[in-house]
Amino acid sequence: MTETAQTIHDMLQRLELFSSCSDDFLTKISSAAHLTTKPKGHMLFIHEDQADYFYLVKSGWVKIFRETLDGDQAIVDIFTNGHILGETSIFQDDIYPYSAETVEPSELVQLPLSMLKDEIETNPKFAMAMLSSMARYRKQQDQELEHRTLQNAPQRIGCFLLRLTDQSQSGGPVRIHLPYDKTLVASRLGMQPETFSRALKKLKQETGIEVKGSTIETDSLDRLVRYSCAACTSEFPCKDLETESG
Amino acid sequence: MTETAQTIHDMLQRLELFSSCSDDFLTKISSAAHLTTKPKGHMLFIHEDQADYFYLVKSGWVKIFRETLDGDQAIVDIFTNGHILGETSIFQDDIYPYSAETVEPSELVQLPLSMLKDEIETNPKFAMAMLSSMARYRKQQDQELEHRTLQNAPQRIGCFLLRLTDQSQSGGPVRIHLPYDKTLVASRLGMQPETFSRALKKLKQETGIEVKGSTIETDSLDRLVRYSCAACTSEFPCKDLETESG
DNA sequence: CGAGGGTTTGAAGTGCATCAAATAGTGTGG
DNA sequence: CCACACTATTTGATGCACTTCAAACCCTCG
Repeated sequence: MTETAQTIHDMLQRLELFSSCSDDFLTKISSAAHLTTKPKGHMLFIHEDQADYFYLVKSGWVKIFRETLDGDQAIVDIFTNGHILGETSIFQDDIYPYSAETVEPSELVQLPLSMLKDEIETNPKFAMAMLSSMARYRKQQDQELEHRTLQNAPQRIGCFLLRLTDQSQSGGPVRIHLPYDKTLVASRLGMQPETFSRALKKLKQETGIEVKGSTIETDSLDRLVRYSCAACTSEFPCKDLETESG
Repeated sequence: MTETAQTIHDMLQRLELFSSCSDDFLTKISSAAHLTTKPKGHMLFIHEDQADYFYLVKSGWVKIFRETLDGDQAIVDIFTNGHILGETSIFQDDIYPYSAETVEPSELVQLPLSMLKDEIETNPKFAMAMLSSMARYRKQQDQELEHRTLQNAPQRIGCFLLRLTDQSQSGGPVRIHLPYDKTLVASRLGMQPETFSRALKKLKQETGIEVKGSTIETDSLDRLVRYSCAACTSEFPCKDLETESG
């Protein structure tokens, strides 16, 4: 096994999704994989293209989105370390259900869908893991839709910030760093950059957070939680929605 | 096998999701099932309750939703004939991820989740069918989110109407009947009843549809398609998103 | 007929989008 | 290290879409 293949093997092994896979399988798929570095703005694949590969993000950020004929974009999600994308095309006649583009310089692993398909069909435990992962993602998307319906712009930002924190350590001061530029955060939350800017200011007034560039600080998350989670159907530590696959 | 069990068996057999299941399995789960008739407004289960059963709708309509502490509801989806619901709780620690309530008098089949879980674990083909079903539903939800972002109220109504039509027969006059009351359609589309009423009027002006109570008629779908699908990332016959499971 | 829900209409307010312009930040070459 | 170019972000002004509150209307059904 080459050194790169070994690296990929180790990465996959650390993912919960692949925890039920044999070492044999991981070795085989790692050998067929490619690890590449892509600059910001690189298109991984395009909506409705023939799908032969899925991707694992090693570092950086990748947005998945669809667009209308006149160029309007709807951002579906934005992924980083340890997330996989494009794998659902297996169940969609091998057609990518969205486009994917790097939004930061990123390291990506390209993996063949055919082997994934094989593994699902032959390893029931893996199929189950895949189902769990899909169900979790689905719940997350349900919640996204709910947020668009019930929360206003400042609340959506607050909720987004909360999901960036390590929610295990409650109480005490917290520093949050926005992972990509504000324009992108805005579209991720379904609002215009101008709205984002104003909404963040409002959130600052309402909850006493400190905003310096892309760093946000607060003495305690309490006020943020009270303000943001008021219009949500989930209780605060809503972190159990974490997913690996997309 | 009792007569009821036979009826249920036949219903399940007609669902694509169960097409890879043995007759044995269908017989077994049918015998453990209950067919009931519920009036409008009956709660099937509540968000975060312990989940032991999933449901198949035989007739009528069931809404699935979540609500905030102050009673604000977010409708996740509304299901009818041949749709199943509550089955994803298998992958969510046997906790229902939403509440479910009949919105019309409905015939429902209650089925044990334990047997479904068994079947997934022992029948790879069924696991695959389940995955396909989840992927399809997921794509549908993605599109829902997109619609909320890119389409305005009249367009969302137009799109909803189009999905109620038999899109195989293009051209020619069409009659569409709203399946449940307008207030519910409104919340299904994420708008207020008043907005729905006004938006429908606007849609009438823009596309020349005829509205009589809950019946809508038009000489041809062309104008409706042109108007509604303008702000969408999918081409018109977008019916391939049909799902059985929820 | 009268009660009560569903639906429509009107008037007023709010939130977000849009357009335009100013400002802050970042990286470049000199 | 500075000036410039270019992009990201903020701010202001205005408009539109949707919501909210209130009231009328319309059905259906007892």
